[in-house]
Amino acid sequence: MACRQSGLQMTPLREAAVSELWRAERPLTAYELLARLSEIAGRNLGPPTVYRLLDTLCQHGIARRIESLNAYVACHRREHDHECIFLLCQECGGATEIEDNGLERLLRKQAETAGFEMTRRVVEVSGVCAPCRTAVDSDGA
Amino acid sequence: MACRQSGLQMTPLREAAVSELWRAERPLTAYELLARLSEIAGRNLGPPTVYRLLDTLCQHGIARRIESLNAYVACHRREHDHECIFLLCQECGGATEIEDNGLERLLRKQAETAGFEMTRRVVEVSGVCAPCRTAVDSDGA
DNA sequence: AATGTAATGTTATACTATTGCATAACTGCG
DNA sequence: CGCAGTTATGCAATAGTATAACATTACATT
Ligand SMILES: [Zn+2]
Ligand SMILES: [Zn+2]
Ligand SMILES: [Zn+2]
Ligand SMILES: [Zn+2]
Repeated sequence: MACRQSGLQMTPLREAAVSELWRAERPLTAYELLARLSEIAGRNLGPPTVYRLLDTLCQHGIARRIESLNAYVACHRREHDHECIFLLCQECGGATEIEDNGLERLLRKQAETAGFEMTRRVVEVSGVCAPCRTAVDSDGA
Repeated sequence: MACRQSGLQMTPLREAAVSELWRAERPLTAYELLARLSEIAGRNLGPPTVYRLLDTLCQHGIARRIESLNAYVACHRREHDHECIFLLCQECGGATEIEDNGLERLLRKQAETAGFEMTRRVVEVSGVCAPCRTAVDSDGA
């Protein structure tokens, strides 16, 4: 992995957490991650441990919380100082991150119009991803 | 109130729930609403009751869930068949709904580019609202 | 070794939400 | 009216998500 820019020291636990989030092909809940890390560690970790890991990784932009799923993913982009836009598939549970392309500006402008100072934003789109659409189409459903 | 278009029958409980959401000057959690409705009813309602009320109201577009707060607000717009954009103030806890102005189209277009069929979206902006900004400014902080 | 800091462990608890089944209220009909 | 079908509500238990508070460990500096 290559995410060590920002002065975050990579401990074995953090290493394992990032690795599991990367391996997963969909967002993991905190307790799912907890179970996997416990298995890896060979002992039962507590909820605070995994929530602290997730907090730390999220603060460094390495992991992201999906608000509408109560779940967490690894951010797949190089620069970790951005806000993500996620496409969340209702069929396969997958989360895809897409490029911003002006949405940030548009949103910031509209917030400004309301006199609102924006510090964070959540943009999550639910629906059906391309692979799942073709799968459904060929069902003849 | 004037939200009876869509074939939702207004029972006393639903009436009270809508009323409390309107009166509140910020989003209410399910359990906050539960407490208020219990007080109004003069007996203790159970969690399922309030979650069912909220489900129903959300399905009819009368109430909305704020994903990043685990809380609920009454939608303040006439047409209840839209997706909302919320500005959430970190100072006062207030939630303001703003007009869409092309965001929906932009987002749908970008989803389409990814071959994604969009059925729902969440857009929530956190920051500081206009009144709270002026309040902070005049603090000399 | 003594100190300080960051990280992790542990226990308990708070908060959010749903399942499953029972009962009540309302509707339409014979 | 009596009844069936439907919608709404009541209720108990439990599942799922997250944090508080405090103890301990690991590691770097002196
Ligand atoms: Zn990202
Ligand atoms: Zn899919
Ligand atoms: Zn709205
Ligand atoms: Zn405010």
